[in-house]
Amino acid sequence: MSKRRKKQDHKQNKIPLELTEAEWTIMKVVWENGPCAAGTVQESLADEKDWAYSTVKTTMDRMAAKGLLEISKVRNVQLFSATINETQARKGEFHKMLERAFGGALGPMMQYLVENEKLSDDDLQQLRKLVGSAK
Amino acid sequence: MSKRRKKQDHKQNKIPLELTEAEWTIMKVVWENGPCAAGTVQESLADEKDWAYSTVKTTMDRMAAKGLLEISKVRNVQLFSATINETQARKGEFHKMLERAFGGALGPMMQYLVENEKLSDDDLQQLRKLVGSAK
DNA sequence: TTGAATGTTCTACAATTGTAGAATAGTATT
DNA sequence: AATACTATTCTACAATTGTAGAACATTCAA
Repeated sequence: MSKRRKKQDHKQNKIPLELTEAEWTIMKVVWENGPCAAGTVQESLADEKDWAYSTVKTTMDRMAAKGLLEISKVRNVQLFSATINETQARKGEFHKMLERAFGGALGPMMQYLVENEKLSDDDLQQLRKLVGSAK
Repeated sequence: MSKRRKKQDHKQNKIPLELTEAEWTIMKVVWENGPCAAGTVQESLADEKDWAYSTVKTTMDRMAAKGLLEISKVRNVQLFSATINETQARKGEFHKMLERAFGGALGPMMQYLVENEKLSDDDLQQLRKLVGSAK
């Protein structure tokens, strides 16, 4: 029965935890600037990205359609806020990588890390500390 | 002067170290089965992926165009072989993730790892070992 | 009230990715 | 030689992503 849908689906449809490049860029600004307008985001990114206002707006609208952003309207302005936090987004990104490149296994991944990512002494130091303390 | 190009560009043009989902799937088979034909790849993936021969072939042709695969012809059959190894591909995938989700810094990444990826005791064990021994 | 400003909606378009059918060509078999 | 296979080349198409112009609406200051 329930046909017509697509726009308002977010409500309780699973939100994709994988952001595209542009989405990451925008999301970071939204995380920092709480609920904010598309114009604000565009301005914040001004020196970093040479994006037209409509580019930012279109992308944000799409993100809202996916459920990644939520819109609250104040007068004629829409304020966007994130529906997922940075840790969740990181998790999504991390797992996609883990899945694709390491068959989802942490072991091979860690091995790769230590063997191929020339970790600085500091990195190792920190890692030892983290690993040692982690319960 | 040198205009016309596009196909044979690979030669010394940088190969993208980021594979798409389908590319990873195919690449894995190619890494395992040395130089192999598209048909072989399609068959190898048969139970895993319900891909038509042409789907596999098209994707592989595109990969060759990108320089990810190399073609050697034997009679009327093309044998594909990888131009990058798994470690290189992993590196690409890992870095894309690191860049996007952790601003390229290993520190935050490792912290995330230990704090949010419920590592099993074995994982920690292994990690300690790796970290301890790594010169 | 009339414009600037500022925002929102619509529409568009190229590149990439996932998928695959159709037309051909080369090879092997009867 | 005629046919059956097998592989290659072409063409196509929808969805996603990156980008952005154009048209329309709202608001605020002069």
